[in-house]
Amino acid sequence: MASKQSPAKKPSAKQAGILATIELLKRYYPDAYCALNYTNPFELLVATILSAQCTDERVNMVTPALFKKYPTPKAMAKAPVESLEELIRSTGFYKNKAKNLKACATTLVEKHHGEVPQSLEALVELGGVGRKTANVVLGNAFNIPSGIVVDTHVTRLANRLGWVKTDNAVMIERQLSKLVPVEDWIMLPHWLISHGRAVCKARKPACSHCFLEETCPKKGV
DNA sequence: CTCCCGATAT
DNA sequence: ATATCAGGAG
Repeated sequence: MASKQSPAKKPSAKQAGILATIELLKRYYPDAYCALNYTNPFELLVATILSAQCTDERVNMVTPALFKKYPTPKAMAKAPVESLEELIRSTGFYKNKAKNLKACATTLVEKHHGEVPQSLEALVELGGVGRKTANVVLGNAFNIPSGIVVDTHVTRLANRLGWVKTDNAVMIERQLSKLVPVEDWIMLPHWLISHGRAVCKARKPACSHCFLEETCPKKGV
């Protein structure tokens, strides 16, 4: 099974630079992983919905009790929305999220036999699930490289590194998809997010000890 | 574009 | 006080 290397053309200088940077990230964060705790696709779906504008650490504080009380779509679909609100309140946006969780679980029961669907179109139709959440579930729970997850960290780093010049998530995903080989689609966000949390932070980036400082156009910020 | 919104760091 | 956190919907 020869790994298909160059598509047809030689990569541009820009793409070659990006691919080189990705190799560095891969080497630097070999153990990058999804920071949300889950034991099945449904739990990852719920955790990712809760992770909107909230740290993964905070989500991981509320999900054990949530999953204990409502372990399946069937159980969560029948949950009083006030009960869900109470369990997830500390993650913020709790009224929207509680309503979304109940609607999402209800749809899973009614249209998907209580299982998490494995297509982007079906996932996005669930309450509170957008393209980012859908790609997280497909990539991490099912190992399907449906698309590249574009979150706040990927948006920030892709711009700082000069890979893209837009904050539009759909455009970023489209552009990155053309630059990055599909075998890296699932891990790339993990590498970028690891680096975004540890070094290339939103508020106070630690450029002085960043291993990408040489080639980063934002060097010094 | 605005709104949803609590917890934490600076 | 303000910015930010693995966003999504109207």
